[in-house]
Amino acid sequence: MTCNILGQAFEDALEVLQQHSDAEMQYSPGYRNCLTVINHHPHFRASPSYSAAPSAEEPGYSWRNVINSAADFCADEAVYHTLQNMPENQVMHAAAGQPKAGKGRKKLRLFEYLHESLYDPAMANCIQWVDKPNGVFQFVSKNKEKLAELWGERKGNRKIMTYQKMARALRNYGRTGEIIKIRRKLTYQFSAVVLQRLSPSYFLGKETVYHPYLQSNQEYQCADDWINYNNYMYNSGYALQHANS
DNA sequence: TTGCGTGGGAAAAACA
DNA sequence: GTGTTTTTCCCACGCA
Repeated sequence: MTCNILGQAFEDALEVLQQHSDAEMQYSPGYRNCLTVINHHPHFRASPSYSAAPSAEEPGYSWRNVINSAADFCADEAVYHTLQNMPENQVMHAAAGQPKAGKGRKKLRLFEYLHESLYDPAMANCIQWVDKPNGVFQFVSKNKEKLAELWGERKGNRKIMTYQKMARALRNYGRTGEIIKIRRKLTYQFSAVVLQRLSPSYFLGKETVYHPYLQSNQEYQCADDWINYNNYMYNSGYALQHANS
């Protein structure tokens, strides 16, 4: 059951992968479904295949790699049959026995999780873009606690994560400038550097724009490019979404 | 007054 | 052991 969902999502995503660029993929329903499945199945993230996928902070990272790694995982017969023969609740239980995020792979950071959630249609009732080109997002008051709880679950925290605690972590990002607080209720903004780091490795025909560890004097070197890129992404998404509606 | 959101200090925990 | 990051607890403030 679980893997049937995974399999269908991957098939859809792979189909899009063969036909579109990374930038287009990001807005495709198939890719989004795949991302949603990945987000809500922690056992999948904990799999060796998934761990083998480069993190967003490593050179060579691309959305294609994520999908391909996901497909590799689903193609693993042993895992496939184990999951197929296991009730959903046991699947989730088994996942709890997996190493926590951070073991065996780069630790997932809060801003990465939030960025992921912003592209996850299933999380649209918890967190939304306000000004996507500029990386401004807002928590939905009614469901912000839900998002916090999911973050806590993902990290395998001992206690239930609350919005208050998550917001405290977000305020710490203010010191490093990765995320800043906007003077508006429940609203924050990704820094240009973070947005660039988390964006797909596609930019107007360039194979790779991702620079994992920019020198401090290089950080805003491509500010104009970055704005153009985000406008491009925004418009691509808009066009694709409407093409699919 | 109350509830909500925000802000920050400080210590502990988890991990690389 | 050390540094970084996040979590946890707590208190205070402003606003509607």
